[in-house]
Amino acid sequence: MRELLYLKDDQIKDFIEQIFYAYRETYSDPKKILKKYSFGTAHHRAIHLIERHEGLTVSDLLNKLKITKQSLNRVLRDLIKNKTILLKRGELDSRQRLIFLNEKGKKLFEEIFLEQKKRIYNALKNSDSDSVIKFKDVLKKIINE
Amino acid sequence: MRELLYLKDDQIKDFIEQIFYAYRETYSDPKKILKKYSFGTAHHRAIHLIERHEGLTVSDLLNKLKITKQSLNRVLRDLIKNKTILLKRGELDSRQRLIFLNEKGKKLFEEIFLEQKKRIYNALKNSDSDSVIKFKDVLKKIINE
DNA sequence: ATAGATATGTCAATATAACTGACCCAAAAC
DNA sequence: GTTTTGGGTCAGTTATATTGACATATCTAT
Repeated sequence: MRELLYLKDDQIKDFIEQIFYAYRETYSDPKKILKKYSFGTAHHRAIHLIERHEGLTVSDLLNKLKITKQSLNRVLRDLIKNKTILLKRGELDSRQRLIFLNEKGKKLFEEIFLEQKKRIYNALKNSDSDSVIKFKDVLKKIINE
Repeated sequence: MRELLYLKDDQIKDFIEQIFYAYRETYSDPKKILKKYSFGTAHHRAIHLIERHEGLTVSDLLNKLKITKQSLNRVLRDLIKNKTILLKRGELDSRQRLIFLNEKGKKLFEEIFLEQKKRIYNALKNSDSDSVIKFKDVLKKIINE
């Protein structure tokens, strides 16, 4: 089988390097804002996922973050203390805790997102829609969605 | 100005989420191998960048990693002790230390890369070359290259 | 020659975010 | 009624980063 150019090792190595930069930069942008609230990137990731999946359970969040529940618990405690999120008992299964942003949390998310958005927005607005679709497509394949 | 569909906030939020997953998964894959050598992801990132940019200086590496020199120094000390890398004095500027992988380091890199490669390779082989080009293109714009 | 800037290295203390392992309770499932 | 599941917590540790203060050697420019 012929090796295709875009499957060459050097290309793959470049992607590995660039995925690191993309992640780091994307999550670095809002760090100043987070610091105002004494939060870090761990809190940010949780807030982002809660906003995207309102009402998810603790174990849903654990599965997305892939950290231990002890680690997550520290983060959730901070967010609850700060009144950024609230937990509701599950109605069908009352062992579950469904996680929501409250008003303060929604505002915080917006503040963070406004800052973080810029980088992605600028990248996308300088790309055509086909590029964006294909970017998403490859990204999904990398994370096996 | 009309908002384009692919510039909608929800799309951008999805990308922010997926960039996190892509980075995490890509750098999780070789953790077992790293552990055999008592290395972590910090060492991995350094090794990767050194392989991609053989002979780069300490300050080049600092600029790519964007960590403090104290943090990098711990990592480089470990790698030197393990005989994974070696430093050569710069010929033009002897203050500089040019960083190279030695034979052991090259083997270690290959072992790590073989594991890490799979995820990207599988994603790319299931994409056409145009998608890969466009993926790279958007990625570059995100990191402002 | 010498003063200042640059590249690198290091000590010490601290912060952040993760980990392992051992338990606990309440509610659901069997 | 026993077992499993979802969630919470205590305690200790590890990995990786930070800030701040200095030290040394070398280069650059006057």
